[in-house]
Amino acid sequence: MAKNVITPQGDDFPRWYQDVIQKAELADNGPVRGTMVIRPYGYAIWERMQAAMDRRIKVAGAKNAYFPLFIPESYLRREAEHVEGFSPELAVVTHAGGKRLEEPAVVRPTSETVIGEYMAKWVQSYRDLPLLLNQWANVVRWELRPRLFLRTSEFLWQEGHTAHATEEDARLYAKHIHEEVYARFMREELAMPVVLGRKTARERFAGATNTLTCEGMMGDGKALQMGTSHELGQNFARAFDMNFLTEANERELAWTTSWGTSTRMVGGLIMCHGDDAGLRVPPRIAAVQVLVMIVKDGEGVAQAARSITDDLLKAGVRAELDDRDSAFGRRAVDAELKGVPVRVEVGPRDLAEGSVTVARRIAGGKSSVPLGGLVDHVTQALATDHDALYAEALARREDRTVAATTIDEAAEAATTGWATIPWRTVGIDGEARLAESAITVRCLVMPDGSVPTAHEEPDALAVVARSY
RNA sequence: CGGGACGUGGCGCAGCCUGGUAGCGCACCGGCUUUGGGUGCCGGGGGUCGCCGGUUCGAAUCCGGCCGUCCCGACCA
Repeated sequence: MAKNVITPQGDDFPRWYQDVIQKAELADNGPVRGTMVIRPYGYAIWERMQAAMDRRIKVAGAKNAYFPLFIPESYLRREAEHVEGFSPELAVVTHAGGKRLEEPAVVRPTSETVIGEYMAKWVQSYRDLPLLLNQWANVVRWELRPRLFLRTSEFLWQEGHTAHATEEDARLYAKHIHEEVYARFMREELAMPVVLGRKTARERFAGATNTLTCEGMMGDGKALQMGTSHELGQNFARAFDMNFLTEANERELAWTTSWGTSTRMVGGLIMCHGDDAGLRVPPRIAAVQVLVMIVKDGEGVAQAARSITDDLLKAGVRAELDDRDSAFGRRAVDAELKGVPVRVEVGPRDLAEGSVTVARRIAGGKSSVPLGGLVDHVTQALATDHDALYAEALARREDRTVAATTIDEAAEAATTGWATIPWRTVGIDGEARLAESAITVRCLVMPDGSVPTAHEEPDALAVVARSY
């Protein structure tokens, strides 16, 4: 295994994170503070996330559209809480085409406002509802402390925006996205056992009446918000005059939702599954699931490697042939850093016995596999690896989550992991007190693990942690 | 924006204290050698020492200002 190639997690976790990003060729810092260049290998991971999410979003009934990057500054001001929440981090264009603009254009930090304006035009009748839209876009938020993938000035994301005839319908849709699109994607594709919960008023999205979240635990015990789904009540509908006529010919304001997931998920993936040898990419999201490598050249080895790769590709496995002309050890270390789940090592010795060596990045270890059974073996390995990653992440979360009964106990637990504590023990005051030590209430959950359906659930538990 | 650390070839660093015109490891290029876990040897290319100003015969080195990066917070997907 690779030694001394990257900083061990235990020595310095943030440094480890940056080393992985560099050595696995995921991203680079951009030239302007806080910006990010996503390199091909990192982008390939994002593209697969996008494709999987896009499929699920479409199944949920939303259609893709595209709205402009520039938003009139006045739009942002129409929703008081929204503008208050986003003002500090806006990038504003004041000059263009060589002259001062009459109205400054804000580079979108999120698109509720423009989309609200247009939805208001399109929605006239209850028959136009629900209106379910999604867009894939870049957004800009001038964050104070950027970190590659986790918080960059510009990031890529998906933002869904919907309008409904009733509060109930909007609520159910936000919940559906949260549970059936986001959580299932994270569990089934990213192998991340996210906790689903409801944000406290303090942590809620600016302008929302309710925010649902998916929280993941990273390798250092900190939490990462992987995606959120908001009920916006009638706040934006009111601000943009989005009204419609009901069946009874009465004018009513629509109820809206918005929901988003971003390139931050790539950072979450790294910190959830990575280890001291580098990245470990869950098989279903891996752009390269199997790397076929020539371990030592010889009679017929290259042809065998090529045909093994082709067989895997034909069987629907995302395989790639590594025919680079560098030492085997180096290529093996590269594959480990990049977290390719399975390596098939082909050499004269194995071929003489009609077999190849299969090296597993996730479970670890190597085994000799007869050529005839390779495709089945690999397919099986990939399925097992997904489950193993999920189980490992879940075990860590459970090990590092303490059931606390006092705020001090919870704060103590949050230095190495998470704590759950009855929300009535914490309350708004306790939440503020924890915040002084950089500990936040990540979300509220019910004792049975379900998501609270109201803000004043007397039995709700607060999940508290440090977070990214 | 506060507190701390740091800016020297692509990456990681030494040199700075005690000024004299830049060096090491890795990476890169060429050759031979090796390819079953970062091969070995030989040769080679690449840096206005973050920027601006000051002191000095002379500044990577001393002084001032600015900019940037990283870590810990505040803000946040």
